[in-house]
Amino acid sequence: MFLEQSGNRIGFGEGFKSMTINLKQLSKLLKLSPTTVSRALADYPDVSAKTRARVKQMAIQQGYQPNPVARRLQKGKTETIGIVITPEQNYFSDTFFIDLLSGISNQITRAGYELILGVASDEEHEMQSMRRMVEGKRVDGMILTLIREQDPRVGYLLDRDFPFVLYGRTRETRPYAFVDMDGKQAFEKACTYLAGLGHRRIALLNGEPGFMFPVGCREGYESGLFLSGLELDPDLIREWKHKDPSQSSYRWTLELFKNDNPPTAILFQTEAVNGIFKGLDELNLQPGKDVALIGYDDLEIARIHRPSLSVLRPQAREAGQRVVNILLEVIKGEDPGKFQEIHQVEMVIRETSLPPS
Amino acid sequence: MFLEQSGNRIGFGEGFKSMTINLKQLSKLLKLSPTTVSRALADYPDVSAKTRARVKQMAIQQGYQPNPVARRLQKGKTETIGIVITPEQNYFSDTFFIDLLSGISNQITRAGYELILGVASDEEHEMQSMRRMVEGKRVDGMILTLIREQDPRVGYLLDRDFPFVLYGRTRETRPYAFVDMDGKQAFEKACTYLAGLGHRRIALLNGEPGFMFPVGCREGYESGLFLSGLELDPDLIREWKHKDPSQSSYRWTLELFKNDNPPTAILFQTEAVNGIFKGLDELNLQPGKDVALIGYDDLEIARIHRPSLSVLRPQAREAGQRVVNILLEVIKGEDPGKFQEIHQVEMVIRETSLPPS
DNA sequence: AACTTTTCCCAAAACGTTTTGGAAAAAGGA
DNA sequence: TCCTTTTTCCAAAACGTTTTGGGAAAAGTT
Repeated sequence: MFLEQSGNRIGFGEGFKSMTINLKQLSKLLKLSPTTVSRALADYPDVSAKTRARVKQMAIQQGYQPNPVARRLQKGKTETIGIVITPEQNYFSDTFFIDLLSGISNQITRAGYELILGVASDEEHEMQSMRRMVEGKRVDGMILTLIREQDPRVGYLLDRDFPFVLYGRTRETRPYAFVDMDGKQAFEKACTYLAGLGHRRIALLNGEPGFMFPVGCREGYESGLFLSGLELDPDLIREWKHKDPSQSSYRWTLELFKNDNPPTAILFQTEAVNGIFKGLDELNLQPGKDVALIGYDDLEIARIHRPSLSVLRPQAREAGQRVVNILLEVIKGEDPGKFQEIHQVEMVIRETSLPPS
Repeated sequence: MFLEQSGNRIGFGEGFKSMTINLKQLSKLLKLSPTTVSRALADYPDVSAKTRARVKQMAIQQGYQPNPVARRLQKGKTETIGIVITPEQNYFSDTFFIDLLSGISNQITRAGYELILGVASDEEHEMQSMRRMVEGKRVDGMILTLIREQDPRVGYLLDRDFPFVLYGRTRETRPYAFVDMDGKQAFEKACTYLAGLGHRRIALLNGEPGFMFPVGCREGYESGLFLSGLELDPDLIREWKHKDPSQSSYRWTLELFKNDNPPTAILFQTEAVNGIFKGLDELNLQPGKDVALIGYDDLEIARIHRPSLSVLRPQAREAGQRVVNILLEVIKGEDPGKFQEIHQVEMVIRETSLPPS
């Protein structure tokens, strides 16, 4: 019923017929023990250079690849890391998230690891999906994105000492690893730039509270105003809703210009740009000409639009790579507190950041 | 050095301290053999109802979950399916792809499987990422999206009898499983609808050749014209580029209206909508008023825009679920040729599909 | 009472690796 | 030559499950 070499059941069972070779089979071919073959491939010093070369050559010739499942069982590691994304918080709006994911995937593959993906429809399922990965021993570490100010995921993972890295930050006193963009510095830079052009009424159309990223944006905005000697006017600050960026930003844009002393410039997250354009259009204001605009995130629309949109551009791909490299260190046992990175954000001046008319 | 129950090395090693219980430990607690516990949990009939209940209760109480890696090794299945996405072909433009992914992830989790994700920057890396999954025995099946007319991935997988399901179709004579949207029927419906409103010059701004989905769109368009007794005018057909949907559709929009006898309506994929709006704006044509528009895919912009865009709406989430269910059947050994589904696409009439003025 | 069937349980093997703890062979030192 | 060290290899155990192939006890049959 079975062939002699039981790992190779050709023509047996349905579906995929595995043509791949075993460690045992390979070792038989080489007239060596599986031990030696395994150690030769892993570059252990206790196998002679000659046999090591012979083993490696044969391994390549036979297309041998160690079965990852077996190695994981033996090593007690899944060699897998997990991420959960949520569509509701329109994260996939454009290139930004896929760039981040691309950097993540890249480094994970390079390390021989796997990336498993959960898609959750809301906060509750997000947590549930993560717990399944963690408690089901399906991953060695987690990557968290779209962090909230109070984020239960972080507490959960800290409580059980499970390796994780945040893309972003949260309010948590215990040390944890994160990679974040310097939203504060970015908005400060944009704000002082606009002030330097002569703008005196600079509005902020920020993300809604609850998430962490608008906090830095706001800080940078306030700091930028201060550095430029401008007063903070609460009437010039509005917050759009994550569930509906375009509609809410559209309404707040109209609102901003009901002001007796309306803004001549707006800072915002590029996600909200459609609503802003729509609002300005309705008010017969030309973007860039009547109102200066600088968005955070270099989405396609920013490059495409005429006039093209000046933006703050986070390097998502690089950040994703760092997140993975750090996570691998944390999994190895390094102290997470050592890894707290804040990445600079560059400003790309295009056509919507002119002096006030 | 080791505690008696070697699976539980509390306080040993760095990083995550596993608090979870073993099958062996659980069986010891129950004073049963691991065999019986395993079979009780799997509802084998040869364990008495009483002990089965006892086992299950204890398992819940102790939070026992079988180690997935160990079970995979024993079962000879990875319980994992793979997907590779490519950012270059701006797939993540909006809710569509995340909806598909959401449906996929949902069903995969329900089946107790895992979804592993590859992100590839181009066709070559796409193939490489897939080969790593397949030849590295990391998955039991593959899901393919964004299918090309000639798609080497399909031949590759067919050649080695590896289970897979396409979201989309390709030119291949051997039988394979797929779930596709009925783009032909959709565009036919939209085209006859517009013709029924009195439009006589209906343009098609289609995706570029190479990919499979524009083929159906074109067929439906031609069929719709024919059914409405309209002539096909090659001057009214243009193709935008995947690398740059907005720019290319912008240029082709301008081009279309250089015609002596310009169109009064345009059919297109919603991905290209920004370029079309831009072009119409530049020509001082109002979308919906001067030119009727129907897009394929219900992206956020379609709902947000004023006037809101009439669209053809594929049910991505449902399709994703079907893809997974089919793939699980194929993995079980079912004949892939049995699973060839074409899903209807509904038309959502909003504000841009009025009669010609 | 003796035999057969059914019920309920389990020891051992297997999945494919890596690691442990030697052991034989070769080389070096006295 | 004998002892020690180094080099090179390997048998066996281990990782945590599920499956195989019984076997003992209980229940049913004659």
